[in-house]
Amino acid sequence: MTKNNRDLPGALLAWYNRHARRLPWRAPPGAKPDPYRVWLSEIMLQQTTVVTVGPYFERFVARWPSVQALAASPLEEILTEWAGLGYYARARNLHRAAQMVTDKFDGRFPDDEAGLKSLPGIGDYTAAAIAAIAFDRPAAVLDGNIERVTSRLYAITEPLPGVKPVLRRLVAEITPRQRPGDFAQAMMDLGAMVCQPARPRCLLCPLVRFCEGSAQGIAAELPRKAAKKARPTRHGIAFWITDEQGRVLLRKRPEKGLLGSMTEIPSTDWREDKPSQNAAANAAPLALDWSPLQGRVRHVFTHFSLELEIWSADVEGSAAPEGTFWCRLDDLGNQALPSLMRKIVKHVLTAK
DNA sequence: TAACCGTGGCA
DNA sequence: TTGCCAAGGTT
Repeated sequence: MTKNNRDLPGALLAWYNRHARRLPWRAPPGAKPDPYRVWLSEIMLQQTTVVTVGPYFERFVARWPSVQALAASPLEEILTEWAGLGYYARARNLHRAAQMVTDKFDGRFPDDEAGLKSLPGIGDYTAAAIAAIAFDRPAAVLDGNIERVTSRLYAITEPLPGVKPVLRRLVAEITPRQRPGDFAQAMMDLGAMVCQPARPRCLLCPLVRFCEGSAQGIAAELPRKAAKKARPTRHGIAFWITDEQGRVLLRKRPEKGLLGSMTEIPSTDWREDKPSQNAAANAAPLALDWSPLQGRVRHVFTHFSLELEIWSADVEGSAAPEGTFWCRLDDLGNQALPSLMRKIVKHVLTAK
């Protein structure tokens, strides 16, 4: 490191003035950010790429332009609009938080980290990010990008997540009083475009003269992370049941847990052991004459992989059993169907 | 603390 | 094909 880190924020902000990404949720330079849009984008961006979030963000702000509008919406409509984005607790918490802001905070978002963290779905990172970006507070923002940038800047070789408090302290030291929101976004843009995970482009980096990791030639190896657990495979059988009107039988999942509150194609439990034919027949919502379809539907969740076999059957004049409902095929787009379920629909409709 | 919680793109 | 990773939070 050839320069005192006192010069680091200025060097980064000068780079950001030229290279900032233009993103739908960013206010134009000089304009005041809308806390609602900042909050909504930060929730969507949790563990989710900028490219994926873009269209979802646009649809949400078009349909719900304010936190009050979102609070007044039925949760089901929010889940339907969120379908495909993943981590569905975010959508449930989004709705609850909107109602808290509307009812308890007089329609205004809290403007400091502690207040923001009292809202469901907002943790350390998101509270700091909103405080800095929307309210110009010099909060220490630490996301995956900034963990990587900072661990390289200071050549931190201890593994994540244990070393996180150290990184947060270092970020707090270099966060400026002026333009803290731009500083945080600049660090994230730098991590996304220059200080990339496998291939840091140190030749292009505005901070290379401050970077101990680059000086030591170990930047690409940082940050170190604890080993990850193996991902088991679970198995199940899903039931594609259609009636004489061409409708399909659906079911709402339990409120919490995996794919909580979303709509599903009925199925057996998903376990590491494949269900027996008998157990599957007993788990089906109706007792029918089943035809197993060709092939399997595979899907990968965070902590397990899933392989589903599909059993198909037709039924005439049957009332939907408790907890299930009929849905016309052309209405499937209006259901809160997560990606796995859309994958099943596609598999069935192309196999038949 | 560590397990749980989605999805899609890319090397 | 497999593992890694992305503007993490909750319990």
